[in-house]
Amino acid sequence: MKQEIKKNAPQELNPNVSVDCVIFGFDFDKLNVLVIDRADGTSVPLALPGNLIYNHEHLDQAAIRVLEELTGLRNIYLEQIGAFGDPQRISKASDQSWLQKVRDQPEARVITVAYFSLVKMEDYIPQASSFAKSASWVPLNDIRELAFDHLEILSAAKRQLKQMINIRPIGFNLLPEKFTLGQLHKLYEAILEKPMDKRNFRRKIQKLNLVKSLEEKQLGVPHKPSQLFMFDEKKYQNLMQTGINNFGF
Amino acid sequence: MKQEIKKNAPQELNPNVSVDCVIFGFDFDKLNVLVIDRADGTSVPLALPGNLIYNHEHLDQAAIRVLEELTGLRNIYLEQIGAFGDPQRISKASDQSWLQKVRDQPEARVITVAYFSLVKMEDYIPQASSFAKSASWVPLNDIRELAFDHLEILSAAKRQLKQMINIRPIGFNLLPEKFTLGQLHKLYEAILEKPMDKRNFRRKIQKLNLVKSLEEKQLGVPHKPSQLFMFDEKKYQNLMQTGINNFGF
DNA sequence: TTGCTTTGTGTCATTTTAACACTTTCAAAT
DNA sequence: ATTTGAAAGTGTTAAAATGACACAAAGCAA
Repeated sequence: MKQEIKKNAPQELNPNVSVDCVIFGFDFDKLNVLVIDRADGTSVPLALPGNLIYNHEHLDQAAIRVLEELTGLRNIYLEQIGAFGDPQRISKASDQSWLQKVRDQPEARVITVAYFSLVKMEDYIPQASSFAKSASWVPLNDIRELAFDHLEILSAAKRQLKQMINIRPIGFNLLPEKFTLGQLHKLYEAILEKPMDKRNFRRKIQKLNLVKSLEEKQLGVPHKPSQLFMFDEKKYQNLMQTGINNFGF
Repeated sequence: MKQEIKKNAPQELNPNVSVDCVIFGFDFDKLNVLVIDRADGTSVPLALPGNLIYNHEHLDQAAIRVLEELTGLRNIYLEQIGAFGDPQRISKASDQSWLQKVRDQPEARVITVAYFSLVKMEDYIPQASSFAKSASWVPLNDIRELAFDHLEILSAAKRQLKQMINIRPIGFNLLPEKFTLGQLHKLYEAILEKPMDKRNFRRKIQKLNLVKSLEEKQLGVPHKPSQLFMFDEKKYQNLMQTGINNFGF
C-alpha cells in the first residue's frame, strides 16, 4: 500500500505525540500530585493532565498549553522528564474505551513527552475545565493506579526530583513566600523519603545564605512559634544556575 | 478539512517521531563522537546517527535499531537524553534539501528522542552502511556545526554525561579491559573539562574499590611503565545501581 | 651517560559530616 | 494559676573527606 504523502497541516493535532504533566504540591506534610478525573460513569483510573500536541507548537509550549487547558494552571515552569515510547502504552482496555470517545484516531501510536513542575498548593484550587471532569490533588503515596503508563511517568518524576534536590535549591515554588525552617525541613524529608537530623539540616541551609530570617514569627500555633523566613531570591536564582556544589545528606 | 481517520499501520515508519544517538568514544586523550556523513556531492553538515521510528517498536528499540543500521554498532546500552521538539528543528534549507531525497514526507513535523552511550573506540572501526556514506569518529571539541538541532542534542548529551559522572562509575564502557589509572584520570578530566589533582584522584578511586590492579605492567612505553588495572565488575555494577554517594571533585 | 617523559607516592591543615539532648515558648486544658 | 503538650531552637565532638603541594623511580632514546 502506497503511503499517502502530505505535509502535516500545522494547525492540526499531531495524532502521534502527546505531553503529560506531573505537578507536585506540598501540603506541609507530604507531596501531592495533580490528577485528572476522566470519570464518565464507568470507573476509570485517574490520569496525569496530558493531551496531543499541535503540529505547529514546540513541545514545551504544548505542555504549558495542555496543562492550562486541563487544570487552569498558568505561568508554570515545566521541566522535561523524558519521552515514553512503549508501543503498548495506551492499549489497556480501560484506556482504549476512553480514547474512543475523545480522540479522532484512538488507536494511533502515541509517544508521550513528560514534564514536571513544583507549585504552591495554596495558590491553586483545582477547577474543572475542558474534557476533564476535574483536577484534584492526591497524596503521592496514595497513588496505586493511573491511566496509561502514567504510573511509570510518575516514578520517573519522583526519581528526577530526588536527584535534582542534590544539585539545586528546592522550595521556592513549593512553599509560600514566608515559611519556617521546619516546613522546609519537612519538604526535604518528603522528597528524599528519609528522616534528616534537624540541627544538621538547619546548619547546612543557613550556610548557603539561601534564606533570610524575617522580624516576624508564626502566630496562633499551640507551641513555640517559629521564626519566619523568605528565600533570598538573588541567591536562590544564582544557586539555580550554578548548582549547589555539595548538598548531599 | 476533515481529518482522515486511520490507525497507523504498525509496520510503517512513523513520520512524526525519530531517534538520534550520541555515541561517545575516548581515545586516551579526548572524547570523540560518532557522526554520519550524508555527503551527496553538495556539502552538508555532519549528523548524528538517527532516523524515523516504526510504529510497532519501542522508542528504545528504535534507537538500537537505527544505530545499528547506520553504523553497525550492536549490543549497545543506550540511555535516553530527552525529547527535542522545536517545530522548526528540521527546516533549515540544507536539511530540507536532504530530507526531500530520503523521506516520504520531508516536511512532516518530526520530534526526536535522543539517546547516548559510551563505547570503546578500539572495538569499533566505522563502516559505511544504509543511507549514510560513512560513520566516523570526530573529536568532540572540533564540532562546530551539525545537521538539524543536533548541536543542541550534543550539548545536552555532554551536560548529562558530566552530571552522570558524579553519581555513577564511568569508564567501563569507554576503556579497554586493561587500563592504567592515568588513562582513567584523563578520561575524567576530558569529561569534566577541568584538570584534577593526580594524587587526590587516585586516592578517591582506590577507596571505592572499583578497580583491582593486575600483576602486569605496560610494555614498550618510553617512560616508567604503568601498572595495569581492571574494573571489579561486581563492584562496578553495584555502584551503577546504588550510585556513588559522594563523588564530587 | 644524559635527557625526556610519565608513574607513583604521603602529609598536613581545613572543611565537612554525622551523631547526639535539653531548654524555650506558646496555646490549650485543667 | 498551673500544668501539659508540641514544636522551635541551639553547640560540641569525633571521624572522614578535601585540597594543596614536590620529588624520586623507571623506562626508552639520543
